[in-house]
Order: sequence, then C-alpha cells, then structure tokens
Amino acid sequence: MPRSHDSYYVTTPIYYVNDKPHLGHAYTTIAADVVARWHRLNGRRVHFLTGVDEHGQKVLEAAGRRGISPQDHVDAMVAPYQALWQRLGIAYDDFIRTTEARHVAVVQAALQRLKDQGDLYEAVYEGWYSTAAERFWTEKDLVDGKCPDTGQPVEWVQEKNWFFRMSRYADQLRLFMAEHPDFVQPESRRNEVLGYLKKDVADLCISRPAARMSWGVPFPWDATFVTYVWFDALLNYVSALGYRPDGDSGPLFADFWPADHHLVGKDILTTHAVYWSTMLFALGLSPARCLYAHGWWTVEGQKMSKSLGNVVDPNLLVDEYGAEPLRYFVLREIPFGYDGDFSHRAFMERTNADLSNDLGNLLHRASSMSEKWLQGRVGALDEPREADRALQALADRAVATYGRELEALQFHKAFEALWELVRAGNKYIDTEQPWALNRQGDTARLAGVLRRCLEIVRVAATLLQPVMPAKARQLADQLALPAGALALPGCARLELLTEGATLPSPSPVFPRLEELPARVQALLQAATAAPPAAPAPPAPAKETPVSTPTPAASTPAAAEETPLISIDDFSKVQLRTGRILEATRHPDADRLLVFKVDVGESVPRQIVAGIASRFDPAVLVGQQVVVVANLKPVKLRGVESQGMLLAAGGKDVRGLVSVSEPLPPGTIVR
RNA sequence: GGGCCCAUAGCUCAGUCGGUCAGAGCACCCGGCUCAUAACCGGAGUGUCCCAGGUUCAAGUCCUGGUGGGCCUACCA
Repeated sequence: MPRSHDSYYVTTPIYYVNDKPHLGHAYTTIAADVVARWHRLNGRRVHFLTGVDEHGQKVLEAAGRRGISPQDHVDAMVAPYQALWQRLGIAYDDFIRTTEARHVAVVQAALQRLKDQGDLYEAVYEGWYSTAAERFWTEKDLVDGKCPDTGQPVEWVQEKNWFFRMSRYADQLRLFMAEHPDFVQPESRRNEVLGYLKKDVADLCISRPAARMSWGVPFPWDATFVTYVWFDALLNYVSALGYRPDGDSGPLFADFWPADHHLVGKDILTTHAVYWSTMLFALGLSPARCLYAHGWWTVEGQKMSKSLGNVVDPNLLVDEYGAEPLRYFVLREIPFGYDGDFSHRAFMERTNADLSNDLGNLLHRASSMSEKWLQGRVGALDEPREADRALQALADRAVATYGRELEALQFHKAFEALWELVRAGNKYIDTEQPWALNRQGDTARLAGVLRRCLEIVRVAATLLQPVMPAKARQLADQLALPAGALALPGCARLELLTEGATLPSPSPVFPRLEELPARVQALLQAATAAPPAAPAPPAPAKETPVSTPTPAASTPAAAEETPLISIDDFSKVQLRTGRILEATRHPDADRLLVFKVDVGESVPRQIVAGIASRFDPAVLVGQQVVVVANLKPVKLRGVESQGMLLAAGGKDVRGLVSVSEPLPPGTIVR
C-alpha cells in the first residue's frame, strides 16, 4: 500500500457551493497550493485537488427561489470559486464537483459495495416530522405540539433509513491513531479526536428519503433515497483519483492514495477523522497520512460579521494588495493550525517590513550599487573570507530549514528561516561597506560583496516561488536570470548567477504601502461604525468562524425561508414585558441561565434561556425584557422554564430584546 | 456536566529531556551608516514566566489545587 515518495497528494475540503468564497476558503486553498507547488519544484509528481460540494437542501431551495433547476444553479454558483482561484494563482490539478458523473458513480458503487458486504442496514426512525421545516423534532422540541420553527403542525412519521456500521470500524480507527501519532494535527486536535473516540461510536445514518430532499446522489438499489451529504462529499477525495470500489481503480489512484495531506478547518475535523476514516476502512483503504486542521480568521480583532466579511473579501484583497503579498501574509502571519487575526494594519506592516524593507530593498541596494560601480553587471566572486563563509553556512541552513518546515506545513517557520538569511544580507552590506570599497578602489572585493547579496536574493526568489510565483520571476528578471533558472537543487550555493550579466535598471519589486487603500479605509469605517450595541456589558464575543466551509450541515437543514404567516398565527403568540428579578447560572448546563422574571403575575416566572455565553447573570438583574408568555412549560436539563426571553442573534446570541420606555411588568407587546 | 489546550516584555509569541531559559520579532527610544523603497545595521530598557502550595541540590519547565481564557461535546423554549 505505501506509495513511493516521489509523489504528493494534497486536498482542500470541497466548498459548499451555495456560500460565497471568503477568506477562510482562500486560506485553505492558498496553503494547499503553496505546498503543492513546493513539491512540484522538488520534482515530485503532485496531485492537488479542490472542488465544490453541490448537493443538499440549501442548494435545492436556492434554485427553487430562482426558478431554475438545481443543476443550473450550481453551474452558476461554481464560477466565483473558479474565478477566485484563478485570481489567487491556485494551480490545482483537478477541480471536482459532486454532481459530476465520475463522482456520482463512485458514491453509488461505494454504497453498493458496503451493502453487499453487510456494512449497511435498514432501520426505522420514528419521530415528529414537520413538513414546513423539513426535519424531525423530538417530543420536547415541540411547542404546543407544533413545529418550533414554523409553528406548523407536525406528524408522527416512521421513516426507514440506511445506516452505515461505523461502530464496526471504531476499534480499527483507535488502533490506527495509536500507531500513527501524526495522523491528526496539530496535536491538540488529535487529542480532541481521541476524546471523541473514548465514547461509543454510533452508526451513521447515510440516507435521506428523496421525498423530503431530492437533491443528492440516489441510492443505486432504491431511488427513493438519496445519499447523506457527508457520505457523498467525503468520497470526493478518492473519486477524483478514479477510484472504483468495485473494480480497477486506475493509475492515478495507485499513484496518489493515501493522500499526504487533507487540509481541513477545525470545524470539520471530526467528520474527517471519524466518518471518513471508518468509511475508508470499510472500503479496505487506508486513511490519509495526515489530517491537518487549521484555525480560523478573525477580522480586525473581532468576530466575523457581514460588514467585516466585506472588509476581508478575497477579491477586494486581491484588488487592493495583489494576490501574492496576500498569499505570503496569510501564511506568514499565523502558525498553521492556530487561529489568527486579519488586520489591514498588520498586513501593511508585515508586507512592508518583510517584503519591501528587508527583501525588496536588499535587492534594490545591491543592484543600485552594481549599476553605479560595476557598470550594471553581476560582479565576479572574490576569494571567500570568514564573513562570506558564514553567509554561505547561513544560506545552507536556511534552505534546509525552509524545505523541512514547509513540508510540515509550518509556513511561518519556513519564512522565519529564510528571513534570517535576508537580514544577514542587509547586515553583510553594512559590515562590508561596499561604498568604502568603491572609494578605496577595491573593485574585486566590491564585486564579490555585491554578488553575494544578489545571490541571497536569488536564493529567496527560488524558495519563494511556491508562495509568490510572479514576484519570484520579477526578482529573477532583476537578477538577469533567464526563465527557469530558479532551480531548487543546490540553490543554496551563493555562486549561481551569471557573472558579467547585465542587470536591468533597478525597480522596486515590492513597493511599500504608505497608507491603507482608500477603499479599505472606507470599508473599515463602515464596518466599525455600526457596532451591535449590546444592552449589557457582554462577555467577550466568541470568535465566529469564517472558516473553512463545511460541506453542509450534519442534519437535514431547516428551511431557510419560513413561510408567511397570517396575523391570526401571530396573535397566538403572547408577548409581555417583564423585569428580571433574579438571574443565576443553570446548575447543570454551561450555556443556560435561570431567571425569575416579573411578568405582572402574582408569582414570578422561572425562565431558562441559553444566553450564558454572552451575558453575565449579575448584570441582567433589573433589566427589562420581552417574554413569550404563553409557551408551554418545559424542563431544560432538569429546570423548568415557563416561557422564553426574546433575544437577537439566533443561536449565537448577541443581544436581549427590550423596550424603549420603562413599562410595568406584564404590558402586552405586539 | 464530561474532555482537551493555553497563560512568559507594551503587542505577537519561542522556550525540547528539570540544570546560561529570562529569549525572538514587532513597536518605542538612542546611536551608526549613506548603497537603498525615510529603507538598513547596532545598542538599550521594561518581566510577579497567571496565583497558591508541593517534589527536587535545582522549577516557565514536573505534581496538586485555584483563577482567567480558548476549543470539542451535551443542554440553548
């Protein structure tokens, strides 16, 4: 099974086509592209796969709203991804779409094989089903016996579904993880998966009745079912290689499976580590060598929001800064695997300091001096002195470290190693003082010194090719190097330039940014001018992922658009003002607070609300709130709740609803 | 509630097996240089290594407890 080491296979998640591409998508894809280009530069055969996930409820609904077929819809929605990858210089080898025949055939063959070998079984699921919300609810979910989302009636449905015997392969996965400590990275994520595996692993429901959700891969033996989105989506990693569960898989598969790196966002780690691995075991395949979960970006120190999303729209960033500095920045600024913050100020400071001041200016000063004092030619090397040998040793080390760290996806460490060399180049100029050598007429030494500085830039250009291919070519041009002269093998030797070659007139390859672009400033202002004024001092906002996109929700998604209701429906809801008398933490649930609320009745209501992540109970006492007064009481983790506090922000609570004037508790709200 | 991780300079973070481990970069300040994109080079300062105990000849480092933060997971009417 082990493949030869002259090949390399890296994947990104397939992005959910209904979302617009954002910084998180760009980040993952840039990382994959850089490491893929690096391996190509090393002469390895590389396969770099990305793509889109095109099935599921949301696609179906969006297509319905547009009045077109789901296929037409996804055909249109895939374009922004491919356009962005083009702009970002992403050189993927394959782009897979889950609606493609080559993929659908593999999903179906995999289902058939698992069924034939007894890894699938039918079971009946019973529950309350809301046609309006297109999903199941448990008894305690229901509100007055109706769908809590839509208020529509629900019906008791017995539904047959197909289950994958994931539990059968759990032990194999535990063993695999024990034997392959590097399988899940970073280590903290590995621990997370190990924790998950300590519990029993349940079987996985992998079908959805087509009557409910038709936009998926039909089951081969029963077209009344379509395939669960994750089961469908995960198989892309092998379907794109021409894998056949039921026969000959072809050369690509033999060459490239198991994958070297699956890059994923931390939000979809468990799915990949557990679902995908057990699926592969069932198919008799080995999991990828490494599943690397990277972090999320915040923006300007704040959680992502719609306006902040605009501020880091990848297309904007490419417009204003260019693709290549952006590629450098996202990989340099934070260690891969950690969360990080994208701030325009930090972008400007980082790219100015590293690219313009250190690297760009090293080239500029060396070539300017060569132009003035060496007739614009690449100088001849002189006999190496102590300082020169030290420089060479540093170059050797930088090149070795750079490759090692890049292959471990520790991009920031790779760049640090390279910049040690670049800074040493600047220091070398100061110590050797070429202007003094020129005055002294020591042309031989002058030529040697300037030559070594140019050689350092060549080393940097060579190593940076995967990150900034066009900039690397520009650097090569400035060094009078012909196309294709930035070969990696042996590149550390500070003697590879063409002696006597005529240098072009120096021109900055990385111009400094003196201030933030006007368009960025305007967007920043707009984004920060509209703060969501919280009624109480909020707990620090939790970072909301902008992350790598998940292929889809893990359950059949609730309808995004609720149907219109009549005024009669609305009048069934009784809203009243209330005043919080007491607020305490739920004894047995981290996210819940328990309130005593005066709603104008003889006895205060006890109400449980899931807002502990946002609000400190102490500061809420005395707060005027709006209460849903006629909700059926229910026990929440053992504590009865006799109503509901209105809050803004959905699941991610951002503010409590109140009224503008102090009113007696119990005042009707409508 | 269960699980995992983190806390070191103004900021971002390195610190491996307990023993030059009090460090880097950025920012700031001072100095140098004059080739250069006002860039570059050097130097300096600031530390309760989160707190309290413990183990040890010796503790950012190991152990226990606590505080604060993050993440996974359950509950979120």
